Amino acid sequence: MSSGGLTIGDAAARAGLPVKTVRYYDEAGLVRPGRGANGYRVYGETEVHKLAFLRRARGLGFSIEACRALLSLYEDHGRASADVRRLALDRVAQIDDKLAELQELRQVLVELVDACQGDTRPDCPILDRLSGEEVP
Amino acid sequence: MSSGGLTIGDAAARAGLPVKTVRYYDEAGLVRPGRGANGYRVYGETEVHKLAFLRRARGLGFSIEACRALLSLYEDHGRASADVRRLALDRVAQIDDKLAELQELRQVLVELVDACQGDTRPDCPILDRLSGEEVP
DNA sequence: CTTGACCTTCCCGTTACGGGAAGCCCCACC
DNA sequence: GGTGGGGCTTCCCGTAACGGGAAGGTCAAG
Repeated sequence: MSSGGLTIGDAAARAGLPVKTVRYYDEAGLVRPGRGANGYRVYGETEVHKLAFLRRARGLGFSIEACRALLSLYEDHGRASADVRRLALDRVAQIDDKLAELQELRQVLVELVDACQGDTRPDCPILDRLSGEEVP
Repeated sequence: MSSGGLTIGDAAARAGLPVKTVRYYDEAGLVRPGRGANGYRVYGETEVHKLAFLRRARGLGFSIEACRALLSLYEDHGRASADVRRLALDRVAQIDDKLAELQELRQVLVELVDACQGDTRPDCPILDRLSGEEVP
């Protein structure tokens, strides 16, 4: 009777992750498989679920450390949903910071692009700006 | 009479960059200073201008490779402004991709956060989603 | 018995630097 | 003439989250 143990390749396939990533998560202590007599990693259903959980969390941009926290809340059936919510809100705040930064950069770049003729002549407000000329 | 050569510390200060960064730009072949008899890097006005140029270009999020291209256009007085403009447009496109990605993630996260009570109870739509439950 | 597809560990590369060690160099001060 | 404290040099490690690839063990099929 098979114990349901999967090799890393099968586990990775079921979780939808590259084998390298699964190995990395092991090394990082996120999902620790057992080991067979031959030294192979052995993944059970629980581990496969955790791997898939990690795939989705990473897909939302949570860092490995945030994933570690999420995973431990996932396994803690006595958790407070507030703790999970806080992690998600932190991630939203991170995203908002990045969005603001990128929007600002985009604004500046678009203005420069619009000011540039973009023809065969060398005159270029973009380079002028990068070389520090005042553009009042 | 001083030849106007600056040590890396002074050049970095004038360009508004950390010394480590200036050294990195040397190693990367972006701004190559001369060398004094004692082996010290020697920066002239031209090099300092290039360093400041790089600071501004990096500030707009151009990669080192894009900076290399910008710098070579900056020095090529026979350039076509269209080439500069194209680099800037590429950067805008990059930013737009990132913005779209982040806005999508933000959307999903906010929906999950809104659906979560965030109290002391363990029930959490966020974890449900991460663990793969259907949420129709 | 031998493929060939797995698996293992280990090491390097990615981006754009920052931190820190070990060892010269130089200027000021006593 | 020392000596101290900067500043300079190179070199190596660490960052985040893996990917690529080498060298070698294992296993089921033919």
